[in-house]
Amino acid sequence: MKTQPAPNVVALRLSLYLRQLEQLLAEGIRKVSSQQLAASLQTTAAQVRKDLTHFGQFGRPGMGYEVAPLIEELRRILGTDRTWSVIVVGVGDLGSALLRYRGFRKKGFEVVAAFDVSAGRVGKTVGSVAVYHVDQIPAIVRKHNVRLAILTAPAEAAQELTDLLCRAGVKGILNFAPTTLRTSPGVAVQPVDLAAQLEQLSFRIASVGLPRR
Amino acid sequence: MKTQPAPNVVALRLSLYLRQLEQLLAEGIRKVSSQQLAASLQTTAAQVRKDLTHFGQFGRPGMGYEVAPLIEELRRILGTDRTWSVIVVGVGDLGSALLRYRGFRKKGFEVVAAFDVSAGRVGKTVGSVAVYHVDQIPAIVRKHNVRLAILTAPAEAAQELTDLLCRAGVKGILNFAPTTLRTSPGVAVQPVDLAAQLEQLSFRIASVGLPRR
DNA sequence: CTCTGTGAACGACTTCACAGCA
DNA sequence: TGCTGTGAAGTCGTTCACAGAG
Repeated sequence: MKTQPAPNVVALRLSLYLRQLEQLLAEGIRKVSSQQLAASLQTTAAQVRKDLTHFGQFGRPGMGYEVAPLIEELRRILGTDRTWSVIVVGVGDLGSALLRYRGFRKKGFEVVAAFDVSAGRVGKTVGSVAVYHVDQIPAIVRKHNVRLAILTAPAEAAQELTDLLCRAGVKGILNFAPTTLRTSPGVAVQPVDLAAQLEQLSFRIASVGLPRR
Repeated sequence: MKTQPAPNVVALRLSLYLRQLEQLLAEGIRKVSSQQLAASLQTTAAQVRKDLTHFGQFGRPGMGYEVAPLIEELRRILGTDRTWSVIVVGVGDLGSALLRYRGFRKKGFEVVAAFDVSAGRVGKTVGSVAVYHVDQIPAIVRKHNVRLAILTAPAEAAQELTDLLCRAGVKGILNFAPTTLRTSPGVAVQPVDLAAQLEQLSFRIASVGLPRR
């Protein structure tokens, strides 16, 4: 068996598979075929099998996949078989909401601190997370061994904060600021532009005929 | 000139081009080459040109593209040359944050109403938007001719609310609930799974060596 | 018989490279 | 010369179809 490097899009689908498997487990379902998994996620059985075999052989011919072990494997592959410390940079409306959001912890992410520049926010606690001045980023990143940051600052401040985060040793940035960030080599950026997501819907509706996918 | 149907991914990049062009315009820059645009967005000049020519010929050889007219064209293509009425369904932490978020209006989306089932939330006003009971969705969708909904309800309630939205005549759903939605034909779903986005970062960092893209 | 794992065929998207206009 | 628009070539990802395990 030759494990070829997986295409970039595969990781995204692994997250979907994992989510669906967790739901199946909660329903008490113990085995699942690629066909069943594909049906509930609007993809194909071949796609599911090919995606999974990029990382190993997890199924049994004639049997399908066992849910619980496959969940373990996917978590290991995605790196969420342990807890990651995360910081939130920018405690505006969106940042505050994410500090209260419980979905991250369920997936193995723990927000350990938040940062802002506004005197009105520094020193407060939002959703049981303390808000520090951004000056404290290097110290706290080191102390908690933080590798991931969620950036919810205004676009104007985003690049400067990114530089600071890179220097502090952060390895991944979830970027909600509507701007493209330059990072040091080895630092990954995952952009999330909420307005652009609505634009995509607008496009698919406006150009009727093909609301593909 | 034969306008071939554009690949699916192109629309996503159009949003990026538009965002960058708006920034250039704000800086007073009037003309831009595919090369310049590509450089600031980490893509290639050929990609930019190919993407744009799927929708028309907007540039002048030897000259490049004029920023302002190209912005107009992109807005027209994306359908954001007019204002869309949007509703928010689910006024938890995330929903509340989005009701206060100003980025949508800048892009031509106006949140006209919000909905929840909790007696503690119905009747309140969040970020100058009134919160109604979900029973009121059909009436208000009709009244404001709403085509887009932002779904920020818990996963358990998401499918039921989706059915309601489809019956009410909504044509696009921005789905923050961590579940796959079934919709009526002609209704588009754009999923946004925030925990999955963090998972992607985790994956790219954990599997060192290739933090591609 | 059922269902996985997998090379081979197919199709979609990207990059190349150049003709032609400014 | 500089730069766009575009067929052709190349690359990457998906789907097919089947051998073989259970």
